[in-house]
Amino acid sequence: MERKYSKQRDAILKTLRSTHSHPGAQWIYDKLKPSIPSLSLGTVYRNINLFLEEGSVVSVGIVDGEERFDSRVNPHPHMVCCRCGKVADLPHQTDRDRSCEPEAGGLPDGFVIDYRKTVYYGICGECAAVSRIEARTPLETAVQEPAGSRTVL
Amino acid sequence: MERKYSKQRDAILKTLRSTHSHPGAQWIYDKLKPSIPSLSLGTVYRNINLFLEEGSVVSVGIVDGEERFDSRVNPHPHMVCCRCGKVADLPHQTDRDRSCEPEAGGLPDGFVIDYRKTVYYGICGECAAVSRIEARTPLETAVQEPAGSRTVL
DNA sequence: CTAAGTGCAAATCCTTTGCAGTAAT
DNA sequence: ATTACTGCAAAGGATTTGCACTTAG
Repeated sequence: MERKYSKQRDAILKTLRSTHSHPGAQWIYDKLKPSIPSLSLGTVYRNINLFLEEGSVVSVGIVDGEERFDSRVNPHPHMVCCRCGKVADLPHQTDRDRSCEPEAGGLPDGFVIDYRKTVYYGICGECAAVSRIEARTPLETAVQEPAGSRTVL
Repeated sequence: MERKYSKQRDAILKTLRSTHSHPGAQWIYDKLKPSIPSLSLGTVYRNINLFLEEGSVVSVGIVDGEERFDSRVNPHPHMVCCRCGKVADLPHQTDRDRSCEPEAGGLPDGFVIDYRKTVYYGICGECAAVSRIEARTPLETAVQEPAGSRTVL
């Protein structure tokens, strides 16, 4: 099944590559609908699935019931804000991170691993700020904890 | 809202704790339906959500569109077979794995991390065996690669 | 011309929810 | 008696799919 050019597919991939928001299908659709009024959501889904198959896009996972995608396909972890659903890239894994591989002896039976997905969950800066305002304790919370101080798993 | 006893909830949690299969709601429902014929799927979903809130169960993630759960709530990575959807526990993370934490400097803005989820994707032993049979190249593939030899990410 | 791609709407599938009845405290 | 919990069925929301039409090659 040879591939033919389509302006929709082209636009969808460009949209994916133009953002760091790790969008879902609906977001892409909303973004493109004004410039391609005939576009349908089904077409967005169909083309994303093509991209996934050919590896030009990867799935970050499902956030609030919606699958989110990333056109940066080199393996790297993501962070998800549990409050607003924002997804952010984490700096690509360093060599230190290889120690995160499962210990060979611990692998069940003949399981062969293809790839790993790591996602960190927490609260993003903006949502944390909102929490502080809503809590109406500006003076106490104004003192920022040093970055990473709670980065304990 | 104080909690009342219910035999359904009790049975659902026991079922979750009695298996290593990381089941989804439907699996639990099917397992319990014979002994509790009145059970409804909605009740399974409602109670799982209670368990998630109180932390007596965690979500492993979504496999083939279905959310899968684990009653072993200490943080540990999982493996998912992309072929059959089987989910397995990995030995709990060792101290070496702390290096998997994102580097503090790399965290975007004021993001605060609560927890991490790591999932390894691959092919389980049984599915690999099936592939070998279907490929009808038993002699060549009978020579097993040493465990972990393909554990490269 | 012919095979791939699209738009649309219907269909799926998992999950949630409203409501009336049931059971625990 | 009060309030939580259940069963049922309907509703929801994301994703897929069948089909007739359009478009690239």
